[in-house]
Amino acid sequence: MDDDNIFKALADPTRRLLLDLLFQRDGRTLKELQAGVAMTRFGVMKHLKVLEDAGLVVTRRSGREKLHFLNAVPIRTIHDRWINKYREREVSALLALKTKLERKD
Amino acid sequence: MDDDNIFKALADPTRRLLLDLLFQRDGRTLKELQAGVAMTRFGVMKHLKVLEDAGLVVTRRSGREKLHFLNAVPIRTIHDRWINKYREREVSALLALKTKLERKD
DNA sequence: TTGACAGGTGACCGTTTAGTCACCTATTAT
DNA sequence: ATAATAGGTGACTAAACGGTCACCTGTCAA
Repeated sequence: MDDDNIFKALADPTRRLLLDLLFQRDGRTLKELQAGVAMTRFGVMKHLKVLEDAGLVVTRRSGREKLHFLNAVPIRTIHDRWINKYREREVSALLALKTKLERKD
Repeated sequence: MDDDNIFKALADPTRRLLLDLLFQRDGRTLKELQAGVAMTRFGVMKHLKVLEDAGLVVTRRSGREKLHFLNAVPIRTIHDRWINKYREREVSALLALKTKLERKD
């Protein structure tokens, strides 16, 4: 399955935090991101690589800096192909319950 | 973070397959689920435990059988608290692009 | 041009995780 | 009663993962 990298990338709390930081403000450098994460540069770098491989983060070099940008498209992908399916089921379950309750009148 | 178990549970392809099987038809036994998964009973049991701990699967004993049911509520939780946030950003990014393009006329 | 700065690589290590197995309990059917 | 059936536990192994470190490259400013 192709979504696997995305799910795996989202499975770590530090990586979700990094996404949140980029959500607040895009285009940050590694150093900047490290400041908000309580971990060495190397750890953050590894996490960013995982996020980049999953397509959740996209980068651009600018001189000696590397700028990181959030890409929400993969999240949309798993939403559409996966999450939404289960949400719809839940909605229909609620509707069934509603109908059932209404029949009791 | 409380969503952590849910994200971790969703990170494994076998577990997502098990959820899909339960999505197709609820209330299956361990034996039944095992048949669709190419793994020993024990492996499947472990995965089901992870899913159960995350609240994604709910069970009921019936004699010597244990029936497994899908619970989509946690998926809705991460959708509402997490996925949707990023989707909305994507929408606004598209709107910004649209506006930018329209200004060029 | 030299020193400080931002980032990158490979090896390393402890922990977690996926998966299997020998063995056990509880329920059902004969 | 007893044999087959469904499920459960604890120990174990190999692989993956999170995190750090020594060391290296490229860029910018004094």
